[in-house]
Amino acid sequence: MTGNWQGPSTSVQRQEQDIVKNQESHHLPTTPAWASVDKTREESTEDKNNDSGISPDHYTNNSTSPTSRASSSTANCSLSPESAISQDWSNMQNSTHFEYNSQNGDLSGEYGKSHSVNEHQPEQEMNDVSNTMKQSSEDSNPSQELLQCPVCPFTSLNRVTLAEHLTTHYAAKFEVADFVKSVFNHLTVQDENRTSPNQGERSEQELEETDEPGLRVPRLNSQGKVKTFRCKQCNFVAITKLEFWDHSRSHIKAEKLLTCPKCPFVTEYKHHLEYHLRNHFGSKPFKCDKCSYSCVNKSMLNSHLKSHSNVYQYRCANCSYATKYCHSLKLHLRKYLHDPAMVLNVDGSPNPLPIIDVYGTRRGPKPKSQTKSQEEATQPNNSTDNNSAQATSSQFSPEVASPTTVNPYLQPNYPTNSMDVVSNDAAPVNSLSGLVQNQTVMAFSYNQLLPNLPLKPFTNSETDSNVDRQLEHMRTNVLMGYLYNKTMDEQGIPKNAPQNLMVRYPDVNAPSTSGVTMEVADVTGAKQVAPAFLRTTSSSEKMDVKVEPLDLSKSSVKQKIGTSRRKGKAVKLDRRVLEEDTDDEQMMQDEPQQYGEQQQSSAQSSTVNGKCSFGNDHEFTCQYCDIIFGNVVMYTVHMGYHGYNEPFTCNMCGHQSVDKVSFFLHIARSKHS
DNA sequence: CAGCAGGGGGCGT
DNA sequence: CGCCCCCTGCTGT
Repeated sequence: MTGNWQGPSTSVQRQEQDIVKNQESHHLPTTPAWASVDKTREESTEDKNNDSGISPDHYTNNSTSPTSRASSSTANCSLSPESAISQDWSNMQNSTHFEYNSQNGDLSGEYGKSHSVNEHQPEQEMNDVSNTMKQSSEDSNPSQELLQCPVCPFTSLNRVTLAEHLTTHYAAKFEVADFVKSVFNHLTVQDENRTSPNQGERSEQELEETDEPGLRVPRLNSQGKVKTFRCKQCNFVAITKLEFWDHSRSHIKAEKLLTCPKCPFVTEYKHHLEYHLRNHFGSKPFKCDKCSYSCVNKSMLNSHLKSHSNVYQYRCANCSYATKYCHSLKLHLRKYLHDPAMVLNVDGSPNPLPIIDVYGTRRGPKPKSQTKSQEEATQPNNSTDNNSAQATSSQFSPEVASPTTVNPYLQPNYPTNSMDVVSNDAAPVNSLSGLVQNQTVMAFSYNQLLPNLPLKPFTNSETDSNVDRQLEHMRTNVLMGYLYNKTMDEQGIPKNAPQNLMVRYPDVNAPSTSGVTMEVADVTGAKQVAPAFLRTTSSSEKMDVKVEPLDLSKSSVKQKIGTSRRKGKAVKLDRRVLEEDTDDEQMMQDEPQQYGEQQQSSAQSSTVNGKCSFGNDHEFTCQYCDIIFGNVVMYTVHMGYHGYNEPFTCNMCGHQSVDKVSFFLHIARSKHS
């Protein structure tokens, strides 16, 4: 029976472990209600060695109450073989109504009330139960002593039911937790007085076999805070899952109500129930092809796959911290009030489109009103790499900026000696006009946009390097400059830009964005936030942007790829593209003017301490080398070779040149990629 | 309706 | 802090 169980402990088990931990750290009863399982239950040694799950033998249950059923189910889930899922599906469908018949017509969350009836008639109820799921009604009270509610005459043989009942006495949710705890603390003392000396050894084992924490008794997190469950459709706040699910029923039409056969879980979506059941049954159909890891959904697999990668996609702009996990980066940024750096694709190439919304709480995929077509447009060789897709889509800002706002990507740090200041509200009518119409916004591989820069992923070990940081700034700003040209319309308003290029307005409920995001006030007064790499030195700083009319004829380059559905999107590039230097040249040719004629990169400018100059709108001069570039990409690439402090020290390899000639020869002759 | 991205939290190191 | 897990909820179909 347990031989079928191969996987790691299930979530339920983890949660059970959680609650054990919580109880220990918060002085909860060592043998709480949900832990007072049937001490007479047979447990093989094998069972105990299998993540404390229970064997299918324990799949029997003598109780018909949802409470008891839930209790058994959550324990069962840990060891149920995958093969059991289909059977249990059948059972579920056959017994769905049964599962909650005690609640039919009573969706007000009065579990305690209905259960009080059940509790007093456990045997009768048992006759109604499907034989597939049984559990002793004594599970929660092996001593079989009648448990008395301290508030009312309610009594129960089942401690879990008593816990439920206790919640009915308090409307103030946060009082319930303390109340229930106190009651069970009291009961625990009684239990301990009558249990065997080795009870302590068993309690943890038993805890893992019993109810899911938070199901009936308020769950505490590691900080001792009661976990709450907020109804998204009303203001209801529950402190237990049971309460929450009970409440949720009131929002679900009866014909759509789907219930778990093994616990009180309810949902109106089949896929949610499926996921829920996978956890119950330990079904983990998503398997890693690189290791033995398996999991219950693709998201988890995607996350796991990162562990096999060497690319740290998420990096801090203020320190060398880099991580593969967006969530980890967010924690870092929040903790240290740092700023996010540009997200990398899984291949290590920079992807300017994802914006780390440090305090955002949005879930789910990025809005795809535009992004899908963008992807179609920009990714003809559409990769199926999940990681790539995940990387490019992760953390997009979900909200489309107001058309009256200015894309913060358009507000780089311009050099003090930059070109004419153009008032925001006086943006040239033709500036970038038409350029972005049906244009694409792309994420580039290094080779595509920066062919002469080292093509290597940013890995943890590399991010400490100043050179790498410098390069990263350079790449970032090159990309930003490109994106600028690709997304502006004549009003300076992004048009057809992917919404993940936009920035979201600060969440009024979010913590201060200090140190994490910036607010940029445009002429309309609207505010947006921008990642650190796009910040101006002052939020009130005028955009120091030279915007000029573009040759619209050149804007059609990308349009050839598709129709009006084509819109820019952050996309990863096929690895083959990354490896083909020939594409780099093509890219340079494809994007000559609209990129080259535009603004300068901020970091680059600062990097060379003003040694860049812009003789005219189309020229970029390296004053170290006295070379004029007509293309900002070329210019930026070139400047990337100049060292921060020693301009003739190669940024790429450290080679020191004596003068501009030898420096130029060096960068021309040396292969740095 | 269902796929799946990802926010949030926890465990192990 | 890396990694794992739960499960919500966005979005395309």
